[in-house]
Amino acid sequence: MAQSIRRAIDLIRRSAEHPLSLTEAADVLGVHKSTALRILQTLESARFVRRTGAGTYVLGSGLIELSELALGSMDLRQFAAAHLRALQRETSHTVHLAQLTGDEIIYIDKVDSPAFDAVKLPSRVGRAVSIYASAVGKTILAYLPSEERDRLLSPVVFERFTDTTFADHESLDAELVRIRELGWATDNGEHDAYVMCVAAPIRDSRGQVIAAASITAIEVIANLDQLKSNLPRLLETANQISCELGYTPPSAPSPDDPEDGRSIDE
Amino acid sequence: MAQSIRRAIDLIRRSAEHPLSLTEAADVLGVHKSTALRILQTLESARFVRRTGAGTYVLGSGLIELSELALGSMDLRQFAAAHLRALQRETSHTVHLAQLTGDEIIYIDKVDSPAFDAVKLPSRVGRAVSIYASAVGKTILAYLPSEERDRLLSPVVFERFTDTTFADHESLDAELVRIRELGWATDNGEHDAYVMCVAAPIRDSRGQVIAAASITAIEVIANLDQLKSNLPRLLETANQISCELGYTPPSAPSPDDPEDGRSIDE
DNA sequence: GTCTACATTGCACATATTGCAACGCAAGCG
DNA sequence: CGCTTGCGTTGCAATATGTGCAATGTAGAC
Repeated sequence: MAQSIRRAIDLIRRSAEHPLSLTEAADVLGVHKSTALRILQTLESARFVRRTGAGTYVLGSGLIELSELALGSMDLRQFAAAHLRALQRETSHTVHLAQLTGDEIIYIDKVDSPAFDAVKLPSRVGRAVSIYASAVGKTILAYLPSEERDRLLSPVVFERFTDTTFADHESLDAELVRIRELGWATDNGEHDAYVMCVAAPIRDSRGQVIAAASITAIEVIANLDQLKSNLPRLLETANQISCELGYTPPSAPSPDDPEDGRSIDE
Repeated sequence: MAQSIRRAIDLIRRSAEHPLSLTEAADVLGVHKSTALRILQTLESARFVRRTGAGTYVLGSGLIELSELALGSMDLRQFAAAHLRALQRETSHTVHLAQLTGDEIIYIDKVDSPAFDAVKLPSRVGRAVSIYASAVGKTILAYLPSEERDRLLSPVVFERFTDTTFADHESLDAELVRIRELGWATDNGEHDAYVMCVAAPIRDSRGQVIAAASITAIEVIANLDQLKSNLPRLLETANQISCELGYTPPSAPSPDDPEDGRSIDE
């Protein structure tokens, strides 16, 4: 389709994985060294890659800047960061923040458990997450205006990843109703049998759900019931983030200070 | 040099800034629409850009993933994140984390003050920072082995950004000695006259300084003396992060541990 | 000193990329 | 309704663009 661009992309990918010498770059592309050189020089001029002192090429700062530009414009991430990290510390589970962007739901932050870094989850910031087979996906879906929801689901071909996947419109719709009633969602190994999640919605100033925060654990660490014990803390965190975005919770029970509806217990 | 790759990069850049229609893309490149289309399709296949429902192109998750891969491999960032956010909350100033990468010093994290978001600082994650006209730059420089320091400074052409810039080897060397004596650095508007910083070094398990954390404010918010009042908290934070990286403080006035005979003068 | 191994430059060739023109498709409007 | 307008898409021929080769430059090993 566009050969040289493909090659450039390939080199970017490789250089992100490990430092790349020119000869190595030429080899992986199957081209002459001079060709690889010119591609790398072009990428370097945009700081997409950077030359190390050793003459190898590694991912450059230009790319990082760009993605920060894209992610950073989502102020949500800034506002949420500290809360998510506190939540991680207190629950000791991995915490995710996902947002609806265009027509997919993307992880925009992830806080790993520093202790259990042996078991890294496959999720990654920037990656899209299943819209119907994840706690965050279902949470956002549940609170979307129905026409939006239909738009997102229309191109979806349901796939039954595991026994618990909601793999058709009917059962998914029922699940979404349940989520709206509870105010939170779970993922009972619906995408990967051994991965459990609970998620809660995050609202913007208009009250619209635009994102979701989740706590994740693999089954050997905690089962779903154990995860649910963190629900009050998760919901509190999600509320705090919503408040920072300008959300005013609907009519606090105590009507004297609507500003500070951060509630329940702390 | 490599025309089509340049064009592709240009489109990536633009799409990061705001959604791009095909016609718009063709216009900014000054090429035919079909050409722009093919470039965008190629980028889309690598998920460097993504088509929105409206048919416009925006930055895709592939790029974000890549940069996260690069940033994430710096475990430092993960370890530091929570501490930096706590520091930000307590001082209410903007907090930066910068790391020596290759031969430049790059911001790898930034915590904005949510309150004063009116005054956004020009710094950005992924962007290189002046090596001699910034608190973090000077901090890292100060503790670098001298041959490394020379290597980094050799290509530098000094530029006097403001009245306070250390714009020659002599005065910079004196400043670095001062920094080593104090254990922290300041930036008294040395790059931008109205931007003040204090910075502290972060050490890895071998005791080597690999990064620096800083607190920043613009002059109208706080002058340098006011910033300095946060020094104890900043130094504490830097130490905490160092500890998470496996650093064992030389602690003890007990002089029996020859392992850490560095610092002071080298 | 010569020898490798590697990066880099200049140039002729041909391939991949380009622009064009025609087409499809939807929206706007008399 | 049917015309127009604006947009994205496809096929194809021309050539500008990117390519490989061979020669040169550079650094380190022996």
